Amino acid sequence: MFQRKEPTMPKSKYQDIYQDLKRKIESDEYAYQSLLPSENLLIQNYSCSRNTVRRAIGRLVTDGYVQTMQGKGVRNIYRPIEQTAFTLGEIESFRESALRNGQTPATKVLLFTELSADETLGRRTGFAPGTELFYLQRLHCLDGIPLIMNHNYFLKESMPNLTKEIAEVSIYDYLEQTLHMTIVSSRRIMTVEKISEIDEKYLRLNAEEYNCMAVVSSFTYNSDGIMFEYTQSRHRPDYFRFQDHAVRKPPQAHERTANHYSL
Amino acid sequence: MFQRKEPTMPKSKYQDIYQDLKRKIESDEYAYQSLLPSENLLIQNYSCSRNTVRRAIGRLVTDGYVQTMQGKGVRNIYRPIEQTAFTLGEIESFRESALRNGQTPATKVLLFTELSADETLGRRTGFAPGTELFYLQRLHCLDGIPLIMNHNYFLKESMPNLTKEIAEVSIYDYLEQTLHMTIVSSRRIMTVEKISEIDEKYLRLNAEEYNCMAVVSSFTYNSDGIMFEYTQSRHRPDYFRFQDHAVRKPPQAHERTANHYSL
DNA sequence: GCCGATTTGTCCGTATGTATC
DNA sequence: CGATACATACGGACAAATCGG
Repeated sequence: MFQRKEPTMPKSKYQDIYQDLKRKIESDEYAYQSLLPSENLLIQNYSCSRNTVRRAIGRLVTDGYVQTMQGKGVRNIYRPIEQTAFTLGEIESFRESALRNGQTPATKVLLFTELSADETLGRRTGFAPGTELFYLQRLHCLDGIPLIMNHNYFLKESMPNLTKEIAEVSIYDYLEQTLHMTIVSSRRIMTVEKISEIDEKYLRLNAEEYNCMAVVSSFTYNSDGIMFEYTQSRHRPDYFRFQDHAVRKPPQAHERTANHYSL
Repeated sequence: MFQRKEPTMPKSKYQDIYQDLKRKIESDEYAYQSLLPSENLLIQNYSCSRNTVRRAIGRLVTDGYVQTMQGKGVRNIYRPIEQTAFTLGEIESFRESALRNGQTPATKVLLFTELSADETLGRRTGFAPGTELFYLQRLHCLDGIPLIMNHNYFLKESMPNLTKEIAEVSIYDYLEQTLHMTIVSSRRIMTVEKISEIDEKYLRLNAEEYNCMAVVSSFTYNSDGIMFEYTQSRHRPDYFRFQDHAVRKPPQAHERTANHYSL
């Protein structure tokens, strides 16, 4: 029924278990609101230690797939993602998520240039003034519809040989597979802003219908702890959709999970 | 230096360590981009097992406070939350987060009524048609400025004696402290939608300036796995701000953390 | 209400692998 | 190469919550 050593093995046992349980939840093998097998049963099924199944379950919890109840069990609370054309996951690139959803991504590079950060850009992006950067404007389309207007600022030092051709396909593929960079962590801030003339032109927006849009600003770090990218993604408001999952922390000590919103 | 058994003790050792490390990071005791003490040192400092410090560090990772690097150490990548008046954390209620930021929250109940879910409401909210609900319209203000227009649907069965008076203060306080309900998990979807006349009126918006707004729809579950609340929060666009943190998962197997956005 | 079985939560110790320096 | 650091995995022990008899 279940075994490791598959063609694409995620390397670790608990990740295998996590993937397997996730698949079973997504495919309704465990019904919504039902309890998963107890830890003891899972230990037997997967021939592993308690620690290992608990790590897998822990990830399912933070992913919002299940909820654990001391003394009772682990309940499946997964609800499939609604309607919506495609889901842009995590630090996934636009191309990755589009392909994953069986859609046709297209990226048009409107501008490919170099610049060095000045005072104002530095305040906004976090790059020290004087830092050498690539500045790109890219339009992302899905099945022919222009959806996202991206303004990318990449640290030149981390990718001196970046070209327009690479930018037209996938910069992340290039960074990971050619430069062997490891992308680790990203901080994102979402706001609503007024549309600009550029947005109006390229996203074919009508200011009378929508005069503002969703803006996601992201700061992305690699495994050396260097912030190598600042990107502002300006989304068509009528197609924008962001989903997350939150867990209420201990009793009165209000901490947080991975995000919070503010105003 | 560090000890447990404080007045408000979070009950468990790894949470203490998590709190302590978080505090030290936030207070700049560990400099930005510097390495935290190694696991071995932390084991000595906190007199605990390796497992325990690793659990604490694991939470700091998913919270976006640190980044671990095999063979090197644990790097502080925490950046304080930007400007912005106040931060609405997680499943925190409006009142909780406002007080935490030293601001004056006010909630005006515009409508307090009961209804039973019909077909269309059921599709939107997930409540089965026929379910008895409280429907509230509430306006949340901060320091006198109306910021959020809330449409709450609460499961009547879970809180039969809810009153308008309770809704004016804090429903969450009532649920947790009086009814001893445990709020556990919440799924949220963010979109951008056009403003309605109600929004325009109560949030004092001018459609010529902003004709759309940020909308957060949330589905909240208690510890029995029952979805007891569906809420649509309509935010003033010029004050809305949402921050999150994402971690890139294993090499090619693109999974996710706790959220993804889509369009 | 009590008791025992089950189930999850916390904590400890140890061993081994892998990456960095 | 060895020393250091994090990653994975196993084992056991006890606490706390739930449920059924």
